Amino acid sequence: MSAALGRSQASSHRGLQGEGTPMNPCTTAAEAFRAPDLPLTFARRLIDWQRQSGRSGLPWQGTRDPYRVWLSEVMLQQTQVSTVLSYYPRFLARFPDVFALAEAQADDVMALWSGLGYYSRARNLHRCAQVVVAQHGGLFPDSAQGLEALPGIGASTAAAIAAFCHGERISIVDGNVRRVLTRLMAMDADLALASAQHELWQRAQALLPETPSTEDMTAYTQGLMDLGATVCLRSRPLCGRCPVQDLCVAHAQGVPQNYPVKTRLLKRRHESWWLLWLRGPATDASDRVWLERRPARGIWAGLYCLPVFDSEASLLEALPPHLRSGVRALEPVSHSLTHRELRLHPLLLETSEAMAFAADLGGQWVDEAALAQYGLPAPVRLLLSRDLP
DNA sequence: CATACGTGGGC
DNA sequence: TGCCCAAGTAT
Repeated sequence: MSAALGRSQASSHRGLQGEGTPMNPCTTAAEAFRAPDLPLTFARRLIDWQRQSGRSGLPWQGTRDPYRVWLSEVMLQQTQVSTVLSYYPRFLARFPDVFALAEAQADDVMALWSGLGYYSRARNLHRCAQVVVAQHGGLFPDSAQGLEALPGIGASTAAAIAAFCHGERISIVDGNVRRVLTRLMAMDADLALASAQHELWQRAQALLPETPSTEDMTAYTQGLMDLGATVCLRSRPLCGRCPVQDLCVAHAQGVPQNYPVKTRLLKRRHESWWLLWLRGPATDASDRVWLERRPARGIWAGLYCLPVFDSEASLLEALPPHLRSGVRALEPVSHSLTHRELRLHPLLLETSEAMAFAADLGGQWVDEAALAQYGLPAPVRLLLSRDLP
């Protein structure tokens, strides 16, 4: 940000400065936000706006039960609200409290997480529940610091739980907050840098209401996210509906979409995988499919999957020669992950022969009717349902 | 500090 | 289509 811009912004905020605090001509917009009454103004407006216009009625709102708040926060990591809506009640119905989750089988947890992505979240969730039960008597720590020591709970999730459940005076800094605050203060630092992240968090802390009640911290925290999610939109912000529009430096500059400054570029490499779909009659009326467990590390770690090969040739080599001609190629499925663009080529082999060789693949037969109880990657579940009769 | 880790949706 | 992004964390 240029000094000239900073001065012009600072002067536009004079109306919000205290009566006897003349603006230093060298004051930057960033410094203006450190003025004592600006945080007060911001917090008051945000809290009032949240109560009037923020989101309410989401399944995880209206509770201070750390278990429920924690579950929602973990599900919502890098995941949109609309996606979580169908998972959260189902998970909660199956595991209503931390004790139920701690006692669960890991495979059952994965099955309920299937399709939600970032499966290490589910493993950490399960481990975390076991730690909370074994080491904390089933009670979550009540401070952000204590929460952050648990598996799968980082700074953002810890702050959210502590603020929502206990009114701790601590700011979340997630994607919404990054967007809202970088615009509000016209921060153009590269947020990929730890130093910039740290500064953003410091400024977020400085904006917090001074001595908030738990209710105020809840509304403030929720308001920050709601503002980012419903008003301070990425590509087309609705500044006319913003409760802090007149405080926003980016709005004054005219192009709020310029923030946050994006720097990282994501490289996605293309890969083709060949999936062996072995299908045979089960003992009862339905058919069964051969699934194996994915390795503990890497993509879809710990989930069940059709056997994966890196070429058609290597897949065929795994089969007894007399069965190779029975393989039928199905329509490929494209699936993109964060760092990879996958092209999945399913090869179906339907046979009633005893397939002792399959044991060499290190998997198990699964009744097609029981697939819902297995943790499958989304495209594999899609594929299996798409091509089942 | 960089990278890996899923999936669905917006534009 | 392709790229970016979403209530991030672990390594």
